[in-house]
Amino acid sequence: MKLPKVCQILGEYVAFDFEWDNTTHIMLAASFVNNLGSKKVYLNSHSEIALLENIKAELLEYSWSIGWNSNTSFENNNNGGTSNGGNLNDIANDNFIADDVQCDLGVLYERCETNGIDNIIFKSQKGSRAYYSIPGLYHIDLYQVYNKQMVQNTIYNRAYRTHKLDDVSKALLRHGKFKGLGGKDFLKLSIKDRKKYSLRDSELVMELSKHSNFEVLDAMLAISEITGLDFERVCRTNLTTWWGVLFDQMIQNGECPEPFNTFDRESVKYKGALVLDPKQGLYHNTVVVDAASLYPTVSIHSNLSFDTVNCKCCKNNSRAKVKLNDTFFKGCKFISKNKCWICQKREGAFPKKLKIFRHERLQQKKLGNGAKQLALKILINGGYGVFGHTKFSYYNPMVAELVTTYGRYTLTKMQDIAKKLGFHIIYGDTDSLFLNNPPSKITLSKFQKLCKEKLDIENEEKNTYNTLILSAGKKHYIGYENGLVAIVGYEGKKNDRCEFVKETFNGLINSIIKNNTNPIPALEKAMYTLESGKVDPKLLKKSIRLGQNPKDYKSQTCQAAKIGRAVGAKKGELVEYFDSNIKKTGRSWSKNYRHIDISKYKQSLWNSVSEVLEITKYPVNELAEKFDVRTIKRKNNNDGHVMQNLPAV
DNA sequence: CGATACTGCTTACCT
DNA sequence: ACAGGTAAGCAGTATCGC
Repeated sequence: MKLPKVCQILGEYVAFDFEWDNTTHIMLAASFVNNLGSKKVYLNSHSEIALLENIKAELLEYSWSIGWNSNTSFENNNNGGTSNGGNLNDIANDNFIADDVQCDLGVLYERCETNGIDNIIFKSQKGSRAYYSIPGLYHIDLYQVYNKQMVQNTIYNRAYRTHKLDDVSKALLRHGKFKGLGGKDFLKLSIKDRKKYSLRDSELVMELSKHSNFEVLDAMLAISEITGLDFERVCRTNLTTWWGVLFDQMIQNGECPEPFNTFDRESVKYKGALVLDPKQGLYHNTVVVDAASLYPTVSIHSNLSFDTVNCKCCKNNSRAKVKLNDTFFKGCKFISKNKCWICQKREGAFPKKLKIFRHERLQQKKLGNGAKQLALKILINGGYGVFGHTKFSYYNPMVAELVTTYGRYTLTKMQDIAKKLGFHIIYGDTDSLFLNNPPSKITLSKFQKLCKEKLDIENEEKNTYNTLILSAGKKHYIGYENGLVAIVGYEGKKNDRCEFVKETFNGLINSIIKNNTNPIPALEKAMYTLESGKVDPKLLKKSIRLGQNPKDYKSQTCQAAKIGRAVGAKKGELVEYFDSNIKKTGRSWSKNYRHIDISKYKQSLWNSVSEVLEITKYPVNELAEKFDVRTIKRKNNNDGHVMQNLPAV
């Protein structure tokens, strides 16, 4: 395999990980793994100072080092719930609770200061955030790279749920921390195991940096080349920074003017995509067509940019008016029919860049430069969203809302074209149409041709489902194509549901859609096993990811806040629990498997499977009675759609 | 009084 | 420190029928 470009930059580099005492912050251990395989562990066996000196000496050996959660700490200075910026008086106060998140270099800095020895770390503070660096040397906090939204979505397809080293490693490398232990267990280990534990973390960081032939770091380097930002800086910044400097440069080069519209930065939501009402049912032979990169395309077609929308020069030019039907402005927050126009004299900075990036991406694909094309994809796909982000220096919700509005217009026109050709549209979301029983392959290519001619939109045939179960609710369907079952949106794949429900749901779907067998016996068995209490509690464990620190929740009564508080979990962590009966245990949840409330699990299982059974014509009312569960009312927006092709069961 | 409907908050998902 | 649209679950509260 070709050695990626980023390896030339990094040269010989080291991954490290430190262990420290949670309350005193006394350094306990440090491990170092370099990219050539050399491994070292230092323990605090007789003196912390000796350990600190070893750490410093080791770090100074390399011009590049990488860590996990290693260079940024957040001080959550909450004293009795009121945040006051955490001034020194508070820290001196004995009652002050520093609920802070520490990083490796921060602890190293702090311990060197406390022990009164030379410090090689430089600390800079910005509000509640402290950033640590080693002057003269480069460092990458890999956590910040894997934490990026666009890395998770574009590269890893949401493979990891939390951003902890253990979770990311398990998802990508298929193995996690030493014996699955956490930092709290460290001092309980034998000396030998402490070494292994510490070393494992550095090994994982090193492996993640190399994962998939340096895929992520190489893409970050490519973004650094495209934007001109330092590689190190790209690793710790995001889309708003990248698009920001791209536009800054264009202004400096005289390629575009400065923004002339200003907006309140009060994050008012603007109108987004069009989602069609699904026609609930079971279908055979459905084609899904998909408008290729809709938002970048409409941005280019309609010249949408911060320097073209409501420009100074075309205010009275009737040709500049946005010529869309009134209905497309309905519900819009920032644009209206007679109050917005688009520059006719100049090509906007955003479409200009998008065109260059698109062209460049094609070239790089041909050259086999995976990293560069990935970097360009990230920039192209993330370009529209930044205009709707209040912290973006070129924030312009009019641009964002015009993009979605032209998107809705395009999908609407696509429907018109499809209908005229005799297609039966059963669903569609943002840029896609689900066409049932397409008249023929020829009509399909006619559809594509007309979309190209009338809308200048490329339509791809994304899927051809032999069987499709379409829910009455949006964003839920199950497709079967070439022996593969795609479960989209359903509870059977949602991460906060218990394994048992997910497994039973998936089994039932496979039985119906793939194996053409009667799913009821297996469902009956699942219900019976639940009732008899014979299900492994592990399979009934539910988990939620905390979006906040427990004390920060607006709703202090919500499950996440209550459970999080009870178990001392922090933002970003998973809390696990069982559903329990509030009348018997006083709480609707419990950590104790003996408190499991079976009827809740039965209901949850039923809620997951009942609609699919209904669509495939199983007697749901009868079954609900048999299983002793409530039938649930669902909205029905069938528009009198007549079910066709009854299941072959 | 208890069941039911509605609301707000939250997570997780889709494009 | 890219976006909005959507379903579903929980907890609390208003509302309805008895």
